Amino acid sequence: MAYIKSVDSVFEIIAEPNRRAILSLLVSSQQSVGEIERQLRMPQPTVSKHLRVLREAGFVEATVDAQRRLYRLRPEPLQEIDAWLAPFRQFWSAHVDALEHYLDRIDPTKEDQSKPTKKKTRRRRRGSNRERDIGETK
Amino acid sequence: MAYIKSVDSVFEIIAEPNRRAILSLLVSSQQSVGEIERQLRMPQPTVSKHLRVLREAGFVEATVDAQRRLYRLRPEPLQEIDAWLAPFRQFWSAHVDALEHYLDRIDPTKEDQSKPTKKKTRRRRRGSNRERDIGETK
DNA sequence: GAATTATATACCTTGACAAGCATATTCCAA
DNA sequence: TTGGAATATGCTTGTCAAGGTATATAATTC
Repeated sequence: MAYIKSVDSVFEIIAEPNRRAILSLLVSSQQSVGEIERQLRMPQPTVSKHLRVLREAGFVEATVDAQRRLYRLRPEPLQEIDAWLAPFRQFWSAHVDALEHYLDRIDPTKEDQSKPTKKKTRRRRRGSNRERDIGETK
Repeated sequence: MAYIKSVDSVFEIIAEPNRRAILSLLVSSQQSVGEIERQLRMPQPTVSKHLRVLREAGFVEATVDAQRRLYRLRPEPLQEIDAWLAPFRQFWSAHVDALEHYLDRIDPTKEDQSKPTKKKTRRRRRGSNRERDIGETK
């Protein structure tokens, strides 16, 4: 009775820190709920709930052993994440090379630079070169 | 003035579908807010807000060009995700091999595989061997 | 069968966050 | 300087998910 919505994407699943912890724990070997509970020091209902989410999303599967449930990883959802990452990998290998090329289109003092003699007159498209960096607003 | 909390992990950032869309869009090349807005068909404030989150998390950086902001990817946070995934990759390469070994510890009627002469004899604390699979409750 | 262990689930409360809408800000052009 | 384009931000609201606590279910042992 937990239909109507579940969770759309694998990304929402691994957004939760406790769930990531559980997954990491299961990499080495399968574990019972109690074992997870003890190693991660989290309340049993919390563990069970997260396991349920992980199970319904296909990240883990369980085996019944008496009163125990042995949970283990399933590869597919994680592979899905890996696949999403693929295009970006291409990007960041190219990025090191591209960096120098960017640098001379951008003010080299970057990161914090005092605006360089504020000139105006360019427009985007065509000759533009007046591109300043925006700092993190953190 | 948007400190005190930001977001802890890169995973929470990419949990949001629109943000993933923006990132994917930026893989090919940098884009202005308006371009993103049009291509993804989302309201401008929505785009700006997501860009802000992405920027503060280091996923993107921006360059000012007149009234435009040109956003482009930064590799680090995505690499962080990639790094988290690493241990699991090892797991799923091993998984294909391990599969057959698992199959005879588990009830063979499940899923569909041709069970290889179901043998038993493993345990887990005392005599029990009754390990059943748990179905998705979806 | 009673007590105990292991796990799941129900209910409730609270906090986070995304969207919508309006508005502020900045830069440009005429 | 007025208007318009591009982008950012403030405020409000609804939704959803996570945690806490209690309890249900199931298997085990005595």
